[in-house]
Amino acid sequence: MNATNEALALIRRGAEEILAEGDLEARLKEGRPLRIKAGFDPTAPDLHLGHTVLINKLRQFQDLGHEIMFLIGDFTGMIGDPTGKNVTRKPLTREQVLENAQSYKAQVFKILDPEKTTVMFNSEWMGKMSAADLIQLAAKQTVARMLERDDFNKRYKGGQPIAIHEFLYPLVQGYDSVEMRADVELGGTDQKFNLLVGRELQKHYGQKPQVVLTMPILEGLDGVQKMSKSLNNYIGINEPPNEMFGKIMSISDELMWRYFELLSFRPLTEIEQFKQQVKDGANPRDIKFLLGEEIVGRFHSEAEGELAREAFIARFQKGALPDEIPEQTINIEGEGLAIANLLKAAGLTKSTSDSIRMIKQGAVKLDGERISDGKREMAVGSEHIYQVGKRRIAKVLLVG
RNA sequence: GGAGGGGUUCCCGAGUGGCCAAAGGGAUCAGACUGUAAAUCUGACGGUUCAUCCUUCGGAGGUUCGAAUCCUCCCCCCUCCA
Repeated sequence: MNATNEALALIRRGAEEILAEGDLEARLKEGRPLRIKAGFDPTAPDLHLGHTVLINKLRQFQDLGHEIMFLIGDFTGMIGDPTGKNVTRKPLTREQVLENAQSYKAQVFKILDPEKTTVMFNSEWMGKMSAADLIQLAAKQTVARMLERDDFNKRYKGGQPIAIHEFLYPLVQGYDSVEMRADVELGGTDQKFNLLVGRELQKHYGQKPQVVLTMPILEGLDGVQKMSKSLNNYIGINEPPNEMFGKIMSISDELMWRYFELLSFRPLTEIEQFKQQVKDGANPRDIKFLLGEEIVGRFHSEAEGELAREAFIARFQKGALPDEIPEQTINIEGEGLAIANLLKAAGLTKSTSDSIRMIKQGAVKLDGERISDGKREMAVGSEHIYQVGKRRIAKVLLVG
């Protein structure tokens, strides 16, 4: 395999679609650093592993020696990618944009090399564009073409409104590629239309059309719906090591392979070996450990990845208490407090009713001993470790 | 402007006068088991002084011994026609 083919194989990994792959091959053969574009919303970023699928791909390009252009769409942000629901968004202030850019950098540079990444803002060129320029740009696309976009199409057929400015979003995003002279643009599969507009516009402006590379949308912890914060099925890249590790362990054994493909930097051949090992009777848990360690290692450190694994084994396999138990003091009136009320006061349960339910179900432990009486009074001055289930735990001191 | 259909507990969605804190599914949580916070099975899933009482079914009033269910007004969403 020559260098180009090797590069292609790496780029193809996990990719949903590459248009047109021949173009990509030809450009790789030129041997120059390619200009790789990826655009991001200017809103405050709180990245999770789903976002990193794309960023990992950027990283691969970077490792192959190409130039990453991280575009913050502060101009397009005023429009908002059309979903049918949103109205024009309020433009963010310059300060907010810069602040969010900083936040992006802090997160993204856990994966990308800052030295080899250029951060850009599309307001830089869009802000200078005159109305006449914009009309000229708009002249380069037809309504019929726009209506091919899936959500426009649905809305048009369904008789729902499409505001004129929504057509501008793909146009501006495409024009960014012209300004940036992008060789390749990456995006999620939902971005395909927008990315293709970039190709067409570049042709209009006399450039070679960019290669479009789409990445799949990562499934969340449930394995079905896309990973998103609002569905609460995500792993945030800023989460503490143990939390991150635990969440990875909670994905199904089946989903683990998907995560390996899209999130791990291990070579595919190695992942194939893992699969074989499991087939031959290896415990998938142990393979999942490797994934957990790698991911925690990436966002924290290798040492913390190892510690997280050890903590997980100690806590869930051996049932030990965690090293650090949050401590708190609760002030009460009177002599004592019933456990059911105490658990609620400590925030270990949602309500007293919840406490009683948990106790009934055998989920509550006092200093490691399972209890069955929620009315048991705990005296003022006492300090004990209370546990609800495996994950909720606190050391509580009662003060009168 | 006209005609019709809806708004139910985190989500979806049954329920048309009492047996409704309200089916079913999803999500979530817990227990068992285990090879993991996998899978599977079981259970819980409004609050409380917990076999009690209190507050919930878009909002406000009303009818009734009794209302998510009936009536009045209001708010919001959707579909079709113009």
